[in-house]
Amino acid sequence: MPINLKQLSEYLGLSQTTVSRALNNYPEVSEETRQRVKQAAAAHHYRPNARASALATGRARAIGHIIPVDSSDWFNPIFAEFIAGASATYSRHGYELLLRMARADEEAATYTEIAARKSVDGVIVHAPRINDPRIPLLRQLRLPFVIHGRDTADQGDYAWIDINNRRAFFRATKLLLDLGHVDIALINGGEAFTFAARRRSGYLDALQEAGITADKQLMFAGDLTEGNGYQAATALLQRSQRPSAFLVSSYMGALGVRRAIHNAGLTMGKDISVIIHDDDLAYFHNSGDVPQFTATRSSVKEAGTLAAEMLLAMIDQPTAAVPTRLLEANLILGASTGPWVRP
Amino acid sequence: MPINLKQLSEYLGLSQTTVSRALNNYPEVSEETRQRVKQAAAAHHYRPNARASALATGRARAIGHIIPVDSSDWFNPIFAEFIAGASATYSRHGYELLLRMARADEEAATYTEIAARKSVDGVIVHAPRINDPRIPLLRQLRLPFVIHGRDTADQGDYAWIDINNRRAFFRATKLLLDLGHVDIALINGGEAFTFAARRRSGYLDALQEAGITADKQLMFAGDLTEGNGYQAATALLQRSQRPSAFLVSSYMGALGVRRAIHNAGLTMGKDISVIIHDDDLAYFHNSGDVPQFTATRSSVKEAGTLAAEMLLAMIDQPTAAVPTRLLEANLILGASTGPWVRP
DNA sequence: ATAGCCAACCAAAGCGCTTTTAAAATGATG
DNA sequence: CATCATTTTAAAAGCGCTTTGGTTGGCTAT
Repeated sequence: MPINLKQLSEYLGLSQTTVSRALNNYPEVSEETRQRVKQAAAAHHYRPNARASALATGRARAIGHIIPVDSSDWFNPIFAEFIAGASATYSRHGYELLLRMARADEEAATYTEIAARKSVDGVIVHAPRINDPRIPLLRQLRLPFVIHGRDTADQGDYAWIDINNRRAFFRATKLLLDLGHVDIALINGGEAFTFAARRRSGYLDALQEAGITADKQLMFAGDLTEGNGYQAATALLQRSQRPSAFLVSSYMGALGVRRAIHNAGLTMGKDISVIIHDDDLAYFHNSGDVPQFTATRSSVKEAGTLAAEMLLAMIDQPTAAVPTRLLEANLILGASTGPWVRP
Repeated sequence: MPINLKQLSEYLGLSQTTVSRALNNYPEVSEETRQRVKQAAAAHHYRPNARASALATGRARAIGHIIPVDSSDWFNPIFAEFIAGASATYSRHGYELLLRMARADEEAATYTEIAARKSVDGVIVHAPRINDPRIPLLRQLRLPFVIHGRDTADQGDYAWIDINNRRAFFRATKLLLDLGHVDIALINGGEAFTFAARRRSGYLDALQEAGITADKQLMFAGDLTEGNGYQAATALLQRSQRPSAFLVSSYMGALGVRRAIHNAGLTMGKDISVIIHDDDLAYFHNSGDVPQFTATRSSVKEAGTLAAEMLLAMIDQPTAAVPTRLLEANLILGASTGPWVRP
């Protein structure tokens, strides 16, 4: 059933060269022949063997996504959505997506291996950490890459796409301050991750600007699960001077915070205000006429699409300047915020 | 930096044949030579070019996962977790994982293409639907496959791994009946999917066995988002004869149900009982000393691991009987169930 | 009429491996 | 010491494609 180039060219009475060139739109083939070849190829469902053409061209036509497995517990849905965006772009350009999960201690070996085996033409780096060792490694391997997020340390030029986490959380904090809140808690992701570090910095800047001294006790950093959100919020709500507002770094974590608020006999949006960061994951659906949560929102799927496009462009034009892209998050007003009320 | 077989063999003063055989553990190489070769290969970070060896052997050493994109809205986290399990198995066996998202109308073309391009040695079929057309297609393409789930229609022999959805929901329903509940609602996934059809059938069987006539009004089927769970439960709780128990097909959906119960001023586990199906997704964490939800639990990650192992075995021994695997779900008692109480 | 040119095509090399086939070196046997 | 079996190494073919470097024949220009 599957037919190869040789058979196709014999069937057409042409050389493999001509058939290959006709299919790849090279100019030195007459239009008439090209049509004849393309029709025959379609009729016989001919598809060039991906391995053979990769070997011949030296291009794998594949992009690698190496998912750090340590963090994937709570990161998985975000990776999935990001990849959903990227995947469509790859298909459109005839690229494949190679997925691999790796623990932190396997990471270097994994990147080295896929580079040496020439399995991919480039990679997307997920969940960057502060002073991320993957950046120098990938440079050394000469493997084009785009980082989803940024390093905070100065590692020179590299391609990245990120949302303006600092600004988003600055604005969110400011909104809460404007509503009269003073004791604002931050339920953040693990601060080894750059996105979390940036969010905290936005939060701190807004507090400082308002002349408020940040209270370490009001800041939680860790995996953003429902359970962690619940526990962190429960503990905070039991304090003598409980916070009147929560800034939560993820929808999942916020569901736990919401549970804690209910359990404490309080009403979200009235007694306690909550702002979340919303990655716009389709299955979380923080939407409706009035969204459940006030949120800084930015589509991670769209980020995936853009990252893929950036990387493919880099592969096509290796000499061009490395692209970077900063996406602003929208601040969406929902039902979970309201003015400060005396406890 | 990257070195190839030819260079390595020249460096060692051996032929490419001998080096290749030494590395691939063929017997016709002296142990001494093999050690020398392996050390040199390690020292020079030699890795065989994946494309070249794939071309030479005719085996891609890659497995395809084609994710149906229509359902991925709420399915994504489950896919991600399943793949996390499968991925580790692939790495261990030196296989790659090729990921692709495809709409239903692109599905056939996608499978046909990756088969024709010889990009993969086999595929995992996700989210089977009733009378799934992918089964005959993959047979025709002679592409080994394992289905995560089963078709309900009789399509002859094929490899699958599934949890016993019928039994799980039969037992869950029976538990609620034993607790005195009669009006039991079912918040299910889209019933074009076989897992949902099987769960309903378990639910119906248990009701019938108890001599209870099922009420269509008490059954919801659709995407299992938090929002849908909330809406379905809210509507059901407003009925004159409201259900006293909910059977919910996913953790996400159950979070919405829980919200509806709270909003109605009721207490979950006291006024209303809830049993969920829990795919044991790490970031959902329905755990603790007493889990929040009573649940039928089965790890989807483990299913991914097993599915991958089954598929690799099929590829290694194409003549062996097609493997199937039925996993039983545990019924875990949590805090969300209690005896029926007069409303 | 002949040189020169161009459009259209083709043969063959090469990508980096694996594997078949063959040859050389070694050892055992009578 | 010749003979044969066995171990070790090598040459070369081939996987299916792309691409280099021609070749051909028809056409224009001199």
